[in-house]
Amino acid sequence: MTTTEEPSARRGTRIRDAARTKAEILAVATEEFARAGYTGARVDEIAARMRTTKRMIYYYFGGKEQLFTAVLEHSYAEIRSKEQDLDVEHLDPVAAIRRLAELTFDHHEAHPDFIRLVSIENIHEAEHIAASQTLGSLNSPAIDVLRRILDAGRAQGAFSADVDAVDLHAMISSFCFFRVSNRHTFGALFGRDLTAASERERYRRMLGDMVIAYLTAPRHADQGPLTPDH
Amino acid sequence: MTTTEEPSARRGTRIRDAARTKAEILAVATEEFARAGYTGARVDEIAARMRTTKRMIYYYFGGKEQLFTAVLEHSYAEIRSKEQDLDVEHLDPVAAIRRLAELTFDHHEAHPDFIRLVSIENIHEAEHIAASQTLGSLNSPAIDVLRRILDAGRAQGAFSADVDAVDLHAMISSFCFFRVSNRHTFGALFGRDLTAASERERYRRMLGDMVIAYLTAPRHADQGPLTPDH
DNA sequence: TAGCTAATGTACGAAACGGTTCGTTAGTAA
DNA sequence: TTACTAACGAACCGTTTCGTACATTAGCTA
Repeated sequence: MTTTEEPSARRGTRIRDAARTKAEILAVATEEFARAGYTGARVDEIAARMRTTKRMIYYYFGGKEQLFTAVLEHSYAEIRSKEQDLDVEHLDPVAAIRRLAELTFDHHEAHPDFIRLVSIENIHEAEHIAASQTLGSLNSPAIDVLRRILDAGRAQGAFSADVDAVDLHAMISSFCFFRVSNRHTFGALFGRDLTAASERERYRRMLGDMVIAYLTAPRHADQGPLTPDH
Repeated sequence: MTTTEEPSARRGTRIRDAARTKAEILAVATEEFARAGYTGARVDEIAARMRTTKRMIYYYFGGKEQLFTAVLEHSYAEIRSKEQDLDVEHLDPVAAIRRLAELTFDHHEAHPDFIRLVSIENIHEAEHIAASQTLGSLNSPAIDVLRRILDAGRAQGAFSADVDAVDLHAMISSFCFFRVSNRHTFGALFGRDLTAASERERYRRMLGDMVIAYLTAPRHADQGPLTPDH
């Protein structure tokens, strides 16, 4: 039993490392909050799964509430930095939109814990985002990219007019988000696993087809009364 | 102070009413679970807001877990009974689809508590639906209606082929669900209230346009390689 | 090398929480 | 009218849970 269980646990290496401790708390807390929700998450459980004690959570973050806010900030920062890397403006508008939608699709699928955290934050009516200074009026790079692609598409007559970037982002996000967030109830009720590997390509293509169809469909300038609000 | 606070609290009326008590527990529990999530909901809080005691929750339902399951069963039963009333098959397929989508849109908007309960159940990976006998393999009337409309539309050449009813239901639901479930984080991040009354008609029309555009767009039988999975 | 401070561990407390025990009463049927 | 049971209320109980008080030490700096 001479094996060291952790590289940093060897004698001679410094045991104190504020940055590492803080980072580990965040990582473990992210898992625990995503697993059990804000109220369901246990501070003692987070403490048990890290190499330091509960005391450190209060030392570095202040409390459960601020820890959750920090987890959200960290998670959002991660996705935003990936959105920064988007490089689709060299493509023609139709291909660029499809590519952007697929990137969102891929990202949501790859980060189910992030989806859960966002669902949880919505249950709490975004109160932690509201309390955060860094998350408050945060402009998403994705919206800017989207806006430019839409402008280009309209300029060359490929897209119908008056489609707003934020609205289109909502449309794309809703499909990608729902597929992950609601996969359990949807699966239980309709007997279909929206995130099954075998269905993946079909849904990915469906998303692109849907968005492109919406953008390129001839828009009825005035098509008379729609189905009335019943 | 001779005013009776509750009609049923008058002398002479019977105080014992199992059905009423059970119904009130369910009603109050629905609010509390939707407000705070499963773990966040407090049994004592539910008890405090009803005209009976905590004891009755355990008497009628057994415990917190079974109470939540009962709340889910009751909520799903409500929406399903409304779906039964759908009467759109007399319309032409395009109008029928739009009408169906708008009904989903309206229902989601009118029942934010139900949306919250479903979000909460997804955080818990649909374990209560799985444990329920009535919710288990429940076939939704909406899917059947959708299937018939799609068949009719294909038969008369209005819709492109190979669009599955369950998939289309997922598409419609995702937009309607996301708009309600994620309105808080979306509003905080992008500064737009998806459920603002002033935006309502626009989103309602956008949903219909999106679905119809997808269904009627010329489907590329083979359009070559799509954007690859990066 | 002495001393200072950031960083960490231990142990515990008070309140909240889900659930239960025990007794009581309204309504009803014989 | 009595006796029985479904329906109900009050008080409580053990555990969990967030948070803190207090002690300790690693590592840097004068």
